[in-house]
Amino acid sequence: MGTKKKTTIKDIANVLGLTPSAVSKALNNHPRISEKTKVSVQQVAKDINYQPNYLASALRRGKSNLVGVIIPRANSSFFSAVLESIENALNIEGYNIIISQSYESFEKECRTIDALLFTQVDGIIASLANETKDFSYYEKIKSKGIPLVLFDRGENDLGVDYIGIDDYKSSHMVVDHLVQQNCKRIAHIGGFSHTRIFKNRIRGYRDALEKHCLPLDEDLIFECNLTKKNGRLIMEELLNHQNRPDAVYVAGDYAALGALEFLKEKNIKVPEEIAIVGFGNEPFTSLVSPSITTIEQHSTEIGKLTAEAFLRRIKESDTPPVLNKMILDPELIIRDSSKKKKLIYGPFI
Amino acid sequence: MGTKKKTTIKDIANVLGLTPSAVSKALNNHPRISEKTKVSVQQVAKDINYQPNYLASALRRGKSNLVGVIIPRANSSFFSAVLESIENALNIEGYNIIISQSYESFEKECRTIDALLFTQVDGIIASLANETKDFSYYEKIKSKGIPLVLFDRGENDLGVDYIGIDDYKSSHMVVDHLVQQNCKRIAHIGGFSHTRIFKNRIRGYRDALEKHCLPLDEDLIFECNLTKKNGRLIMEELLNHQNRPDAVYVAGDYAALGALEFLKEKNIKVPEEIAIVGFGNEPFTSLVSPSITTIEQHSTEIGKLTAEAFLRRIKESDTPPVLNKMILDPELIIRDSSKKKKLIYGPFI
DNA sequence: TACTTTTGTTCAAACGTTGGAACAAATATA
DNA sequence: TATATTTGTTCCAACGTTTGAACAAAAGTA
Repeated sequence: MGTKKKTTIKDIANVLGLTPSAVSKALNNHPRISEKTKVSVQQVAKDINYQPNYLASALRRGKSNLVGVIIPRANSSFFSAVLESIENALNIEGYNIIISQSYESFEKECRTIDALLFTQVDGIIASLANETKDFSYYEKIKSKGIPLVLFDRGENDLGVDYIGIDDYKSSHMVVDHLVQQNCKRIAHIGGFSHTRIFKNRIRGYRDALEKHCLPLDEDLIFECNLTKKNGRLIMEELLNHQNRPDAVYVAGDYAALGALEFLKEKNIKVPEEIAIVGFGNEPFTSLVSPSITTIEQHSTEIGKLTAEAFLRRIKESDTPPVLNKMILDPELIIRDSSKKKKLIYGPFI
Repeated sequence: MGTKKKTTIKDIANVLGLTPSAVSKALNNHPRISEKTKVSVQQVAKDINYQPNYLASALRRGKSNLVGVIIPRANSSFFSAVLESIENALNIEGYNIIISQSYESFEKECRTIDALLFTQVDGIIASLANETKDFSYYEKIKSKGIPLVLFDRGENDLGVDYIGIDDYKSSHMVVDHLVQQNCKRIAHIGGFSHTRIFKNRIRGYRDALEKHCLPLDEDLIFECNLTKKNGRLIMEELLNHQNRPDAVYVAGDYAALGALEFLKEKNIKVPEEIAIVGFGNEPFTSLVSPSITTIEQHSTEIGKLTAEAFLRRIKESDTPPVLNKMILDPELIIRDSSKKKKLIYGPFI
């Protein structure tokens, strides 16, 4: 095999007849080291292909420059975009990120947190799994004094920084839009109300209906995991309802897709008979026909703000605990699945 | 802030009146330590909430138990599935993975490799960015004696373990199928032939045409990045051809989608006038209408085999260099976009 | 009883880097 | 010239864990 023995700071020191600590200081740009030695140390470092041993340095300074990021799944345009954005921002500051997926499982999330703590990450950025109701593992992070920032799937009680969109407002935007399209009976397929974001979406939906003086029919509200299959099944149930809705606001794009698919199979016209609105602006929403009206969550912005909040926590380490809660405005992207009032010569979308 | 001072092996030692080394040995199940002390050490460790310092242990044993995984993007069903599978297999063996995305950029890939080496990973698993033609960074990994395993996007010349599907055979399967559907003029929208996998797909396509005694028209072969946009543009070009194809084999699902979209806009019937076959079995291929015939790449299996190959490398560290090249059989998933011979009472797909 | 073997533990050095204290040399100030 | 300050470096201990060698005590063998 190749050259296995690693070059260390000592090797550089030997070449130049210096001590390791002088070399270390030169590399770290210590003010007391002369420009001359700094330059020569740099040169020798390059020559002998020196690679600093991060483990040793991390151990010594008690800082790993590693940040753990826990997301439900990378295979989601929202999370992967947030991830990219976080990564960009943190790399600039010299942090590397360890991405872990919880796959929406509470148990995997706990194991992941343990693994990250074990790896001595300097902090954790997370978006909770749907299953998670017990936050003791997150308390564990907090109790270690490690910065913790949540995005999208957050939890108020934890008392940590949070960046997300205004879910309550999203629901208002959706309902406002549907009402404008003359919908009178709007159903809601939501996520489980034990999670903050879905609770807010449901609350927004209820309040918006009330705002428009529409009757609130509890039979038209569902809570589920928001998978495609959930969407299909609940849509079927809705069709069997003695008094069918004329619009369905689905709190997730995959479930919206399932609902749409079922309607197509049953030859029910969308949006003429039933309008559909999703949530998340997954790429496929613009691809299927009819294209799905949905909510854009500003993933890149969320990622950027999350990284910034995190960096602030790292730097100001022990300032008085003022929480950063940032709530972005959502954006409604209107597509064919909800456009009852069609333009005769509309633009091609 | 919470309890900041970390508990160490020393704290356990103090409680029990032992030395740190005895505690370390007890925790690592050293044969010379008595069962009694092992038990009591475990107990105290739990009581005072001891968390081993991975940095210190990694530094000492010269092994980080961290594996870097480089993929073009996590936001792809194929890569995210491979990732999940790799993660599962490696976690069992006590390895944690650091996921990094190259975003198909050569430059980002290089920076990522540096970051991973800096983080002292025990090995690297990668799938090359499309842009990558220069492998010196990968040679760098090899020269450090760190195990390197490639999957899907590999490169023969590097001389490392590789796991992927048989791209050459895939093309044969696609062409065989299209010929069976009575297609006579089959175009190919491929990836850049400087990457091994796309070169093989193109070669397979050529050979398969020859096998079926179909004329090979160089005007019907394209190389591109396989984005959705590429698919649209090339489809447009194909339509303007004096002698239109009656089928297009696209080496990526996104490009296939773009092509399909363009055909729909132009009111060209798929598959009746032009059949389409994609590659990769991305979820949307079954969602759009018509659903897209495509190639399934067995992502979970690839991930599993990749992890296994990696573990073998780690364990047998310096055995004679016998390469593990594993080529899986692809699977053709036939959907509506290529089914010219429709069944009258076919199953609903 | 004397000697070997086994068992359970301690000792000490190491992994590579860092940073404060110490120190000598060079330079500045009186 | 004597003293204070600055500059550039070395010294040394530390970060927390691991591991081979050393060692004493207990157990086994003659």
